[in-house]
Amino acid sequence: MNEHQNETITNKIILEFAKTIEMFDLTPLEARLFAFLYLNEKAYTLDEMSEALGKSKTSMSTSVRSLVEFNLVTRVWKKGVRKDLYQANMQLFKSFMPTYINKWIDATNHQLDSLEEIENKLQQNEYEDNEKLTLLKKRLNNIIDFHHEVEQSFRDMKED
Amino acid sequence: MNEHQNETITNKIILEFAKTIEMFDLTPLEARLFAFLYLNEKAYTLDEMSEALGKSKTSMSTSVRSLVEFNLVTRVWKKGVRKDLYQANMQLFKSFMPTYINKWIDATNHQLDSLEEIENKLQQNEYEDNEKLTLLKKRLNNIIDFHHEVEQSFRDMKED
DNA sequence: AAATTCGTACAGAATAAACTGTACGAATAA
DNA sequence: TTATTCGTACAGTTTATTCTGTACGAATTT
Repeated sequence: MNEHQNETITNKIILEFAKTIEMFDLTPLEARLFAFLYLNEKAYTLDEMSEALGKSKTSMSTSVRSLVEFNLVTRVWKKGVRKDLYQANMQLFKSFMPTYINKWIDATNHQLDSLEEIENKLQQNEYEDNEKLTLLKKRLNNIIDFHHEVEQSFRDMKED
Repeated sequence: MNEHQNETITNKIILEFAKTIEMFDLTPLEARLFAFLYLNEKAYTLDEMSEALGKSKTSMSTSVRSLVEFNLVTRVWKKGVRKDLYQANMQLFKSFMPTYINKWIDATNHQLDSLEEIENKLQQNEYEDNEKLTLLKKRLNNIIDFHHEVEQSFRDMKED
């Protein structure tokens, strides 16, 4: 396999893999960058990534920072190398799934707070009761239940 | 509770609920529209929705169509009413979660097809073997495994 | 200490997504 | 049959997101 063939196939894989990564709420560039780092395994500088992906250094800086925040990429040191080096975490499932699941759990929790605050207001007999109010309360409770169910689903997913 | 108070609170709930709905990959308007339909329970025409949300009728037409495709909203008939009527499905969890999970399963499956096609090409000794190729094959297998794991996670989620 | 090189903040340009108004075929009403 | 009214296709506008180039403080090298 020559250099050219290798690169062609590698690019195909990157392209496909990146599509999957995007489903975890990463931007297209972040996804492509991670796929690139993952496939090549070794640590890259911002300039090298910029060169390899044909995107600006600024883009690399912001994208790689996101990837570090998501725990998908780690900054590494090599003696003698001045520039920052970044390298993909190689345990894909552990990197992606737990973070994604937690994101859902956190988000639903936060939403629950907001909704329960509204619910409390409704409970404090500030308002004259009538049919509309009763129905509204019921709907709100259903929505809150829904959030609990969603949260629980993702919590269960976490177990396995 | 007077009309004004009711509407204020309803709007707050819609606002919060819509945020959650967006997490299921609906656009902001689709999310807001569903939340509106859900809270009011009854069936609405495009013109009524347009009026209620302050958006164009065209937007309502496309948004509501998406919602129908996602099985979140149903078109209903009422004798004597000429215009199309749409109404939210009221079982939230059943409407949202299975569709979402299936979306993940379908997508990972589709990705698996693409990746396995590439894998097959690599297996057909078209290429002279070398260290790089071996490593690339290994990475590709890891990526494929990752897709299997993700798919399985969502399949498990479906069970409960 | 001066000069170079690093990473990133920030403002603006390019691209993508969301939304609207017009127009038109199909269905209903007159 | 003619006149309205319906839903939506489509083109263009508005808004949001993504990306780039310039600039600058901090760190390293000369």
